Amino acid sequence: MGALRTPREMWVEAGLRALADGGVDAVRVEALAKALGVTKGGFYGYFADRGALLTEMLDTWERESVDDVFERIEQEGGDALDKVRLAGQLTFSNDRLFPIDLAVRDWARRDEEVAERLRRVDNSRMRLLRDAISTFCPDPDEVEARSLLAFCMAIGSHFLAADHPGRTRAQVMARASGLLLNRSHDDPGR
Amino acid sequence: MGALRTPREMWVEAGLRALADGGVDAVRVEALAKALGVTKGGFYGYFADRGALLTEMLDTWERESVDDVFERIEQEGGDALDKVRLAGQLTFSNDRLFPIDLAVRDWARRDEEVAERLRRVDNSRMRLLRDAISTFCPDPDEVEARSLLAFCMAIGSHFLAADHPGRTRAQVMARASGLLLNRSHDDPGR
DNA sequence: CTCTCGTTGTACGTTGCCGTATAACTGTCC
DNA sequence: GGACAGTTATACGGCAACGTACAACGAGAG
Repeated sequence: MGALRTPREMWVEAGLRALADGGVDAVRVEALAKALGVTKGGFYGYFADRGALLTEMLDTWERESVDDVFERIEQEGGDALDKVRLAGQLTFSNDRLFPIDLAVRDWARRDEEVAERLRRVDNSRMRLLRDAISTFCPDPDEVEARSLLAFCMAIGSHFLAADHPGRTRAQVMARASGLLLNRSHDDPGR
Repeated sequence: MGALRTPREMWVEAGLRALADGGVDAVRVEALAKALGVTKGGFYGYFADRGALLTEMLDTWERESVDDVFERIEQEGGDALDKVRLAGQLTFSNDRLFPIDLAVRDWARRDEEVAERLRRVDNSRMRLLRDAISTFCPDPDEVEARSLLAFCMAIGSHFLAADHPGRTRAQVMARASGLLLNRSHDDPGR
């Protein structure tokens, strides 16, 4: 048997890296090969075509973003708020996963199959947020609104280019998190 | 003198349309020509190359997104809150401008020059938000946090795929806006 | 009507990429 | 060490796009 020199996972990994910092259109077989220091010769032994690589990339992203994170969360334990915080940290402060996440979001705007996957992932995350916020916020409509705001901030802040004179983005976000995840936050709007 | 058949602006317009629904990589000279029902023959009479079109596209986007909107706002008058609302409506409910906005955001993640333009645009918009929220919120740090949340929601909600069982996204967003832009919102976090 | 000059169509060379075919290589097993 | 089987390099044809060159066209001036 011949040796397995640059196995399947390497292509997926290189693909995800290219996706993360160039978008879907940057995931090109020959470019990945060059990045791996080989030619595309071996690629078509593992994958039927470029599309097969893309779905495999999405598979691993979905698994790592949902299954792995939720598994980790269950292990750690803690209350609902601890869980969101850990989940948020695991997915939004992950230098590997988060750039992929952002690229997938843009991709999803143009590909219905990707949008469907993203919907599954985001729904899982929203469930976590709702559970946490429900622990101190009795109004289900407000729970939903706060969850949306929290999620939008996590994502949107990376698409926002504005400055915050005298502050860092992290400081402003910390304050915003406080507004959203704090029991004492009052809502006389209803 | 020969007639001017498909003028400069038509190429820019077609380019922005392609950008809006396919991203930068979809802005291809030959594709635009086909969309305009001509060949690329005339293109290079107006533009040095594809890059020249791209910067011209950004120019018109920036002008329409900032100058035109602010001009309109000043005309209408009203207090700071009226102005944000109008600005928000003009830029985020604009079927022409908003898809371009989203595409530019993704583009900016990979092109420093684009990022710089987006920074200018977003800073202008943030100023409006701050002014409005300052009218009822005394704490500058909280003003900044609420402005960030509002802006992130406007952008982020279009990158979010989650569902809201029993509600529409619009309903949840309306509630969230209420939380952010309401004087009565209390913040005991400080 | 005809000349003119800006605009446009067509053709070309080049590049980068896809997917296929096939030959060269390289561990592993006997 | 030699045969085998999996892996990789190389070469190929096809396509789409860029940018250039030039010829054809057509509205307006005279």
